[in-house]
Amino acid sequence: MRNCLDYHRTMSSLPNTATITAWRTFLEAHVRITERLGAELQLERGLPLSWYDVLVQLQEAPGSRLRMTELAGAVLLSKSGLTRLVDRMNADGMVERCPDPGDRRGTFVQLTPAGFERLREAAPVHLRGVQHHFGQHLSDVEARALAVTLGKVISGLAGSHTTAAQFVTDSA
Amino acid sequence: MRNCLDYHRTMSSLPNTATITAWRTFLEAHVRITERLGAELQLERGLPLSWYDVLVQLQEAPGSRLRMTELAGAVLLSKSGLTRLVDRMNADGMVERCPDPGDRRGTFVQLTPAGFERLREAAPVHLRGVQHHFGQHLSDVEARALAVTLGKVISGLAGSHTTAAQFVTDSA
DNA sequence: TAGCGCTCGTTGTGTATGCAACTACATTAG
DNA sequence: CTAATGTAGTTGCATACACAACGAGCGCTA
Repeated sequence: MRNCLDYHRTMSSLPNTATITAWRTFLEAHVRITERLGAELQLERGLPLSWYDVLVQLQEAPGSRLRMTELAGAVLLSKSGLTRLVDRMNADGMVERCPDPGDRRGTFVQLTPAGFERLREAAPVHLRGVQHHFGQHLSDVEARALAVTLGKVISGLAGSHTTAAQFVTDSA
Repeated sequence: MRNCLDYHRTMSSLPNTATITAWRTFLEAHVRITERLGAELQLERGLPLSWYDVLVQLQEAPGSRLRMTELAGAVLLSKSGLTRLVDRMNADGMVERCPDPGDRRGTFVQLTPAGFERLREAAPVHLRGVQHHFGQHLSDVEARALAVTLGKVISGLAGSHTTAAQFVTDSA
């Protein structure tokens, strides 16, 4: 099942110039956009991007609440990272920790009214930034294509812990 | 000069669904790929991605050396961040600090033979990862298109410190 | 129902990073 | 030439994050 693709894999095992350029541009774009969006949100609404991300994920969730692990996955953070982030946001009244009656190990993170209000104020600023700094440069078709392409990238990474080295060994 | 575009700007001030999806996918793809590439490089060559980045930038520079500020810009790090990174890499023998005879404030960071050798060992692993996890999913045309698109995004951000809020105010 | 392995979330610890203040040097204005 | 202003790099400090170890609770197995 693997060998049928060996030829193609061997031929494509190293990136060409276009790929490397795309990769470097991707990295720079990520840094530039996130630092800009983060700075704008911090300056205009006093809200870190990581907090905003938590608020959005909670607001979208049924009941405006998520388990710690789910939330950590949604905001792309480690468990311990999320524990501390929720600590801070809780101290600021944006979220609350509620025990899960169905699983006494678990904790729900619940969006508070204050958190919802904060999100309502911040969302226009952030969305405008996303459009101005990112969406502005993409046609609708391009945006969809980008999502599809990067979605494939993500799927290719999901689950499998196969390393590139293993991949090469497999092909050899 | 600004008003001629107001109508268009007003119409495009908030991102549509495709843009938001693309943005979220972009963020997730960045996290997933970099964590994978970093893990592979660390596991197989004991080299952090940030070190690799420094080695590449130096190797590409004339004389295999760059000034601190230039290098900081190239690897997308703050001045202080680079100071510490170079400290560590210097302690490990990958790079050396050399005073700039032409400007006694300045310091060149010079790639050492050991650093070059380390890069030579690591590059195949990293490039294979870039291809396997990223390039694999892009045709040549897509890769070029992605670079162009994200290049526009970067250009749109460069220099100008105009915030989205100012942008909206301008348009109103 | 007792035991074992797994999962959930937190905590201790180490590390990488940015910002602001600083020193040393360079450059420009007068 | 001197004073003022600007720039290069480092340092102190605060912060945000990951990893590993942990305690508590779940659920399967016998």
